[in-house]
Amino acid sequence: MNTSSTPMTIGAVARRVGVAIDTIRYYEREGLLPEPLRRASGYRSYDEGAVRQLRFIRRAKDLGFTLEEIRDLLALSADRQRGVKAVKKRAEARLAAIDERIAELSRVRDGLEQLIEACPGHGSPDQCPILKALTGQEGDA
Amino acid sequence: MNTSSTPMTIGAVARRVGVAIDTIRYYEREGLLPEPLRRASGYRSYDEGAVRQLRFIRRAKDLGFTLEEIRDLLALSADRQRGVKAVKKRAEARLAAIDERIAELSRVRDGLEQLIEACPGHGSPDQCPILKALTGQEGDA
DNA sequence: CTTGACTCTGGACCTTGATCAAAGGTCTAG
DNA sequence: CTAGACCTTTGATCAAGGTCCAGAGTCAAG
Repeated sequence: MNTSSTPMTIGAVARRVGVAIDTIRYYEREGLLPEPLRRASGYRSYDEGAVRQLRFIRRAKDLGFTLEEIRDLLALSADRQRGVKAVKKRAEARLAAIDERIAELSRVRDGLEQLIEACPGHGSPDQCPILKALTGQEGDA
Repeated sequence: MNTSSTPMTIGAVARRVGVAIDTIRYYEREGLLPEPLRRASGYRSYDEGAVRQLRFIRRAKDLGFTLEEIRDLLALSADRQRGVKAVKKRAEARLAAIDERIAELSRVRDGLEQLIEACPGHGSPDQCPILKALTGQEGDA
């Protein structure tokens, strides 16, 4: 583990994380990334920590967290001074939120699976439970 | 066919289905609803079929289909015989996507839970595994 | 030094899925 | 007939999450 922060330009960070330069600046504006150091020229200068944080944001986003939620998640680390207790509580709240999201998705999932299982995959549309369920199955057409 | 379509105004349809009038017109513009008949005055005139189709759209949306996917589904269901098979395939793809998302969320959930369990809830921030993971000190969230 | 790639700021613009507003026409009950 | 609800259109606006551009400065290689 090399913790030495070789400074990088925004473009280098973008390539490493696989995100657009504009997106990095956008995250900075939105408070998801801290303002980086600047070279004398004004160029942003990033280190490994920025890469890690950006990857964290991306992973969280891919999991369906909104940027606002991610900002909140990141704020946990800024809470260092306010104590481990608060951090743990917020993490627990986040866990509950994730559980809720999973439960909701599972409900949809099961409903959809039942429809698929009941569908022969051929024949008349009138026999397709997916279409019937979606159209409200009230008799007639 | 005695589905004697008692003609309805857009407002009546909106109330019955529980969507905004603007949303109905929006769906029409987007090709999700066929252009309805018009009265001499220009008022849109809907029948039960429109109510069913609108409900179809809403349910599909609740299942996580995008409006574009729904437009596609509607086109398929209109294509009688061939539609059933394709509809089932679409539904299966949707199910797979949902399963993937649930799996991802579950992984994160378990990771977060482990962090919470490992956190004493007090003491030095340096001992808090949650903070360590979020700041990317070494871990992975 | 020159060139070409890179970065800066700021602001305009995009997509999705709506939602609202303005200005006016229509419909229905009393 | 008239009020008030309802409908029409066009076009603007919203929120999220970016994406792109112009014009200008910077950097590294040759």
